[in-house]
Amino acid sequence: MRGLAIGEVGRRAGLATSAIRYYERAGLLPKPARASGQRRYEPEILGLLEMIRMARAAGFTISETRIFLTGADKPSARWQALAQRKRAEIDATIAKARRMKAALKSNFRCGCAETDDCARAIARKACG
Amino acid sequence: MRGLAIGEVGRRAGLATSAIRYYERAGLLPKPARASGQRRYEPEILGLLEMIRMARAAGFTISETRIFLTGADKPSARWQALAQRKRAEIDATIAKARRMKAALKSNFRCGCAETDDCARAIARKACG
DNA sequence: CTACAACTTGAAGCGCGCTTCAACACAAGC
DNA sequence: GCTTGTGTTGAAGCGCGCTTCAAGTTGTAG
Repeated sequence: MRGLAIGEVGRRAGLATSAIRYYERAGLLPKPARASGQRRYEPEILGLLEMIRMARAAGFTISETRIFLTGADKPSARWQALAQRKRAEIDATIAKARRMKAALKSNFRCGCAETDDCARAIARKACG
Repeated sequence: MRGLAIGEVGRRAGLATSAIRYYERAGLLPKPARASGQRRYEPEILGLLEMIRMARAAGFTISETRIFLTGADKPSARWQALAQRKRAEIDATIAKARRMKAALKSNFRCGCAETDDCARAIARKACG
């Protein structure tokens, strides 16, 4: 069999075949060669899928990933803008996560007197 | 007018009225008093909505928020478990965000020779 | 009284990133 | 040849957290 079948690619990349087809439709993957109608991939596809995996894990949407892939080796203005925006988003995410931790640690304490005049008393009524 | 109408609550809490009704249906808010069929809220609802906002911002799902609200003042085992799990998730989120930043900073450099044997060359073909 | 804003409901829609389904074709092993 | 596995397609479904819609009721200002 010339080239890898989609199932094999999926196994190696840790992806469902449906996700691979989805990426192809979304324009993240090149149209592969076909043998009797079936996709046949070169092993290089695995590197590309790994890049996609990284971009997705980095919080890129599918269309951002597309921009990212097309421009990664020759950074364009478009690419630079994307990267900068993403850096800012990531910083915001980290800051938010820190705030969450602080809130969780303090049990979301409010300063109100014991129980009944507190929002929590209302919450109990809501959920109870 | 006795009590706050839903629109006023929405304005003060910075929420759409549809979201408030959604929270009520989801069991996060108590069923409010009614005047001629219309919801009338006590000002205390704003404190509760603020707690919900914090929990949501902290990455709690709606049903987690429900657990959180009902148990926040008397931490139960269920609540403790939720808090612990969330702390772990938050740590993972932060770690991932750091990795993203590193990846972005390095432009996702791969080590391959100039261009054509690289996944990026394939990516260009895909998106080109 | 007349407008018009704000409220009510249940049901449906949305965006994202896939997954699942139906219905079929082909491949590989016995 | 037959079975079983793997592939193909387009369309539909899912989960989440709301939002939007339709069609009606109520509140308020002039």
